[in-house]
Amino acid sequence: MTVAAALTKNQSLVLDTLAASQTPLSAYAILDALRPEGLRAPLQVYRALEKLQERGLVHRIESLNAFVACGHPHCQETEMIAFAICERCGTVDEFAEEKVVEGLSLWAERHAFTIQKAAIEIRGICSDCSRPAA
Amino acid sequence: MTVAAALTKNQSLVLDTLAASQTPLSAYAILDALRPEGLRAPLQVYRALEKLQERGLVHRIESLNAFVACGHPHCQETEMIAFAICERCGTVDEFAEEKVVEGLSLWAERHAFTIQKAAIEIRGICSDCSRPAA
DNA sequence: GATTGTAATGTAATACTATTACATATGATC
DNA sequence: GATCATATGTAATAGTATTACATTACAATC
Ligand SMILES: [Zn+2]
Ligand SMILES: [Zn+2]
Ligand SMILES: [Zn+2]
Ligand SMILES: [Zn+2]
Repeated sequence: MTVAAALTKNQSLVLDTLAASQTPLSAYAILDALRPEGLRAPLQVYRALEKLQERGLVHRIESLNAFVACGHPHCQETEMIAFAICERCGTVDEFAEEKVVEGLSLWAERHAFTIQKAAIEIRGICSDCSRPAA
Repeated sequence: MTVAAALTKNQSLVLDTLAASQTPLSAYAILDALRPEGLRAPLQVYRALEKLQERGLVHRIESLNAFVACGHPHCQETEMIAFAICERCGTVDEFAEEKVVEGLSLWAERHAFTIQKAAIEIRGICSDCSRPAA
């Protein structure tokens, strides 16, 4: 039984930056946030992001070209995670909905399509933002 | 009762290019294809794409930064269309799966999230490409 | 048919996102 | 300490999208 290797310095920096953010960050936003720590080139960020995604610690939001720290407790239990993105405040909610997974799996089965990964992203207004102003 | 305005020259050029393609095309690929017709700048393509998307004649594939002509007969009947993208041959299948829509709507309802649009994209291997070589 | 308002177009410049290529360093294993 | 794999550093470049401004086309109105 192997133990997961520790995160490297750059990986930790990137993950911490994402975890501290309320909203998704672009690779370049991460880079700018980490310039004080000595990062200088986009590739340093992209490489860290790649490793973090492989471990499931970070997700890419395709419709934003941006990244978020994993915020779902059971993320490893399903391959198909969905994201709800608020257009107003930018927050992202990560969730797994069995019915969605079933629906996509069903279609795939019927059409002999082998799913490798999925991007499921809904955009709209979150509950906080649709509440009448206090 | 208003009649939908006819497509403009650039819009027609872009739509025809997409319709003739077996796979999604990037905006710049479209531009290159249309240089012989006189197009010169990215914006000419992006503007046409924007109008075509408003009409539902073209969809953007978020995970590819590319565009496809609408290939779904009932596309107007639901707001939530899904795409199956083959990693091998690049073809895109557009489909609506009721269970997926229900699942996402259900989550949205429970969390008071107002859905404005959705991007549902599965990546994998299509039936043609997974068949043993003939 | 001149005037006006709107939508579409043309062009240039710039901003944003991501990858390729190559050099160097670090740390474990033998 | 030689070797190998992984992580880093840096520069250059490729790919995607938008801002800003000038011009043209065209229908509606006067
Ligand atoms: Zn997650
Ligand atoms: Zn919100
Ligand atoms: Zn469609
Ligand atoms: Zn295929």
